[in-house]
Amino acid sequence: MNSEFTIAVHSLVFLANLPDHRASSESIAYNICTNPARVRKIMSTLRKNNLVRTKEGLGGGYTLGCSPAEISLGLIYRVISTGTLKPHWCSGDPDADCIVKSNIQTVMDDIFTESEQSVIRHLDQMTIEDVLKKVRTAH
Amino acid sequence: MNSEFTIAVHSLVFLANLPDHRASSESIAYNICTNPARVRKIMSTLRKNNLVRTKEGLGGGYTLGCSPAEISLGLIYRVISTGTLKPHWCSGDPDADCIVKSNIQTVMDDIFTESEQSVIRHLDQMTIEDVLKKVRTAH
DNA sequence: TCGAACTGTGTCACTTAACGTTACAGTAGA
DNA sequence: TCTACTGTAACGTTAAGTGACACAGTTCGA
Repeated sequence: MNSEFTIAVHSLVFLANLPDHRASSESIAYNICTNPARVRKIMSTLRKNNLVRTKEGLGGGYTLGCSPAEISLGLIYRVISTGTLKPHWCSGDPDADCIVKSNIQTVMDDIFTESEQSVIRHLDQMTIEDVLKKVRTAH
Repeated sequence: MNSEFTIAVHSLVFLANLPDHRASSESIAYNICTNPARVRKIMSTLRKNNLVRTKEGLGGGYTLGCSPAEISLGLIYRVISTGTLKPHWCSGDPDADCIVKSNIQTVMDDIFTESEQSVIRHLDQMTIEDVLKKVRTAH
């Protein structure tokens, strides 16, 4: 899976944990241990899906688009990571004569898509609020 | 996910499709479109888990360790790919003061482990025989 | 209206993981 | 003892992931 999913979840949990739910890309990046440009790129995608609100200019930054209890990890996955379960490398060759060699790609594609669906169904049961609770109670 | 999973499944389906269920690493690699050394490395792991039998020397090669109906994709995943769902990159820093920054790694680890379990449960419901059937009926 | 503090986005460089290639020791049958 | 295999390690190459930088656009306050 994509590490952008990690960054998206971490960013949202970080915002949820702040009293005013507001932060700049620089402070988020510092908390995540990455660079601001990468955070901005991912937050930009989240904004297009209404998971965060962004404000440019002086005093701008990022705020949560809705309550932490309303943001499921499944939604974040769908927005950020759809298709990343499947490995980049493919076996076989669609133009070959052997049915295994020629058809395996289609079949494996289905398997990866279905597997991804089962991950999403699992992630749908967890929200940013749940993750924040776990972070707060982690030993 | 690991592309070694693809190679393992493809190899087993390829063997299952052969009348005598026997092939060399070279012919398997040709069907998969990769190199024999890579196939041998993965088959070696499968052998240690009794999914295939191997025979060295003249006339040697690989045969199925049991019936295609007995080999679930979940088992293959467990043997070949456990831990590969989690991205290599980690956010946060266990030594930091902020609870989000310091605890997120543990929490995300759990999330990835649980997600992997849900994938395995899904893959457990499918066997090499099922995959072979799909390959044979794919349009 | 100017400057400071932001986001949005593209590009390029660097690092690391994935994959391929080669080599060679070990094994088994003809 | 020769040939055809597997087992495994080492090394080179390619592709993906990540970081760094640059700069245009936006917003607000002085």
